[in-house]
Amino acid sequence: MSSTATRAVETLLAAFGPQRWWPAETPFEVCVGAILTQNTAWTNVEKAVANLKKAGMGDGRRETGEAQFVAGLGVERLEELIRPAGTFRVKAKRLMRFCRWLIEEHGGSLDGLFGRSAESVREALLEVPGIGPETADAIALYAGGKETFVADAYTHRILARHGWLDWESGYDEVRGWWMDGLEKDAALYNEAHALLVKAGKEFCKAKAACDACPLKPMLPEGGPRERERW
DNA sequence: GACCAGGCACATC
DNA sequence: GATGTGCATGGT
Repeated sequence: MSSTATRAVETLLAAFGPQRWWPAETPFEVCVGAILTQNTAWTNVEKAVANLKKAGMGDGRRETGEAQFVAGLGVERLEELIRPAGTFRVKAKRLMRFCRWLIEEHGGSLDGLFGRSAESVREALLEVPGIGPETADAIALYAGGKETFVADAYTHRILARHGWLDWESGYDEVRGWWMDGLEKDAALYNEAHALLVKAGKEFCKAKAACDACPLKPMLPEGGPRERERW
């Protein structure tokens, strides 16, 4: 008997097809995007990443060069370049701290960071100020291919609407629910998260939109469990 | 013109 | 430890 989590992901995969996240050219670019997308629409992040690449960050430098390059820009120049992503002062500082940390602790190489267990990678990332649970999981999964789940607001909302978990549940509970229910497989976690974001964006906006969601047959009696504000 | 979008750190109670 | 607030932009 497959789990609810597995059936939900299979349903979304059948409906939408593979999403092939994360949209980035290098693992380092994933890290940058993960930090820049905090509380920000992805379209704004794309502009900021494009600016960074135009300035010289990118495939040519690949890992060891990329962190050094960004760190070498200095906070003020970094602020200019990432401005379109919003909260640029905060994010420039966070990005800079991440790069410096990567250089000091891992010689600027992500390979050095990722050569250990998923939990260990996650814990290391969480030590860096500016990187919280969601950003840490996004980096570990999408840049490092580590087996961890990105439990963002969409994944939580879908669980709560279906009555599979409480609205009051915290980040770790949401993450645990998905990881307990799905096969332990980074490629699956990757695809599952991307599919849930797509479903959440398209179908969780309003009750009318919910009717068209592929997951609708999995809703409890009486429809989605709604909550004020969210 | 308000509200939101793929959070986090910090202050305050 | 729960709750509130600042960060700041571009799209709707």
